Amino acid sequence: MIIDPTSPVHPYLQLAAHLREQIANGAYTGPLPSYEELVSQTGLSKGVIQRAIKVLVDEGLVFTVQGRGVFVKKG
Amino acid sequence: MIIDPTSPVHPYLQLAAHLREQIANGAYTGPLPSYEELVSQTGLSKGVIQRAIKVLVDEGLVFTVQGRGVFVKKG
DNA sequence: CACCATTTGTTCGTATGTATG
DNA sequence: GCATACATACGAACAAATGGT
Repeated sequence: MIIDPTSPVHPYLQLAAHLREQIANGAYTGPLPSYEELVSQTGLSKGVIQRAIKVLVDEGLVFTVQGRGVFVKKG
Repeated sequence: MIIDPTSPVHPYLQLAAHLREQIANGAYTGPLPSYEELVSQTGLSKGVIQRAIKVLVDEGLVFTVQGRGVFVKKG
């Protein structure tokens, strides 16, 4: 259960935190799960997925490539 | 500064008036600025942007197309 | 080259909860 | 109580880029 609907923390922040942790653990060798996969895994809408990803992009943790996916920045 | 927060006129009506004027001046060859752009330009929330646009729609000045934008009616 | 599936990007439509005057 | 406004979320449609067939 990635998202806790009973938590006072907004879902997009919960997801961002989850992905941040997965990245820190080196869970992603390739691209992150696609928006559609994350929609399925979390039950959230695409807009919220995108919003969570944007948080990580703004943090400089990942970058996105249209038509490819979301990738972890190296370095 | 599109919106004057010190004005007694409601923000959504200020924005509607502003857009009406821009349209009258032929400022928009293509679609109007997107909701997101208007959020940035005005500091208002999306709901208020939408409300201002709805005023113009009800006036028959513009029409909206989901996924495309807001367009000025010709004629 | 054309076509298609996948994936991210953009945009409007609607609903809900909270806060303020 | 009500109207206004803000923030979040979900839904739908359209667009663009990529990669494979």
